Amino acid sequence: MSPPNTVERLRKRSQFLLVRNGYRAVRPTVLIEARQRAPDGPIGLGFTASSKIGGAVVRNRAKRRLREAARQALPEFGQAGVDYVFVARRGTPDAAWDALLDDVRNALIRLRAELAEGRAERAPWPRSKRPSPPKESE
RNA sequence: UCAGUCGGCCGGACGGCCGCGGGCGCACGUUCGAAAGGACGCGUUCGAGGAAAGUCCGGGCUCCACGCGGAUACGGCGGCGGGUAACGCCCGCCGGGAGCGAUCCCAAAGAUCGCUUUUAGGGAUAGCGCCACAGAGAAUAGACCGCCGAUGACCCGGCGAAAGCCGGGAACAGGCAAGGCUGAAACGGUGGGGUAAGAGCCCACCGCGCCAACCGUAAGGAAGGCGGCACGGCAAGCCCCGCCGGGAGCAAGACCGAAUAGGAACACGCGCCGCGCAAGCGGCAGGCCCGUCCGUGGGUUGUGUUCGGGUUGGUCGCGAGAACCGUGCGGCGACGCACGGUCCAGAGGAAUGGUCGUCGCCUCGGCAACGAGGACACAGAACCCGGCUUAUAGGCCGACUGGCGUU
Repeated sequence: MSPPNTVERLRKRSQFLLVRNGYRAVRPTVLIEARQRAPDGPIGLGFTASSKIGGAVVRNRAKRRLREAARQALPEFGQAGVDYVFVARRGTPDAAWDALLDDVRNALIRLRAELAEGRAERAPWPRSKRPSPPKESE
């Protein structure tokens, strides 16, 4: 049994691709994907910012803000054994900090509900929820 | 003091709290993993740029290839000298172009000198090719207008006895290339002589070409002499000459290192039955595999250890150097040398962030105090250096040019 709410970064492209098959919550400043990897264990965490939202400076800033938001929100709202991927949107770099943090908390709460529901119904792959896969950042 | 051009430099500052990556020290435990190895604690310290960018040149480093020399092909470079590890970079100089000023000069043209600025600048008698449009003519040029011929052949009219005179029109052969026109460029310019008209045909000055004392390391400069003048431009067209160049790149490359399959070495073992002289074949049992246990079915077949190989994965490569800062000396300068001091990012889905305060800057409102807003120019290291190019709000310093003001 691992300590509660420890976080491990996702490092492999294959890990990111798996999470894309899970649930997703869209907010104006962020898109969060989540998938129940195991019933327990550390939280998995990854970040993605495609070249669609800007150059290297903008993408780095977006990822940093998302990382800081995750640091503040995940211990409270994250679920053990779940992999999360935070995808930056066009508004991520310039949004007010409070709004961004609010969107992240909100999305995490929503995902917690969907995960619990999905586990109860034993329907872990709602693949119909994805009309078009987002562009993968390198 | 203001504006413009050029060159150099900086490119938000300080602090509180929380967080992230690397180094070092202390803990030496927990956890993930087959292993290699990784993650997690506390303290301390360091933590993006002048372009980190484009990936256009030059190197280091790594692997591959490679006897030596030459030739050819391909690619790059191209005034000279210097700097440099090297360069297509930098510095100085030479030559050419442009602008301004001064002098020579009646003036113009031109020359000389000074300042500023610009320039890929070997070869056009090695050869080939091209020179659009316009224009008469574009390369051993050409004759459209024009000039001469023309003090007028010839024609018409008038006068006259005639010779002829007056008025009007006007051609050929032939000569010329001054003037006009076109053009990026027209086979020297100005003045005079000369001539039917002209022409370097001749002369003076200027320009040009050839030779050249002497000066300079050299590119090159040049006193002087000779020549009536010939030799157009383009080589970022082919080309010729000289010099340089092996290829691929940190996803280079090195090491560690499961399972499975296949390989090698050594040790030990090779049951029972049938057939067969033997080699061997078949069956049974056993072992192993099909996730585990039981059952059933199937497959496979000596066992163990070690070596080698290398996949997933992991570690290294990875930052003390063509380093930075200061002082002194040499050099016009690029830069070099000496001495002293400093350690200055190393990620790997990729750290340098979040928030708050004070100040600065910009925008808006306001007479002002002040208030509101602003992720406040361009932009994010990825093996490392030297350059070039491109992007860049705002600010500082210097030089030159011009305007205004003051003495």
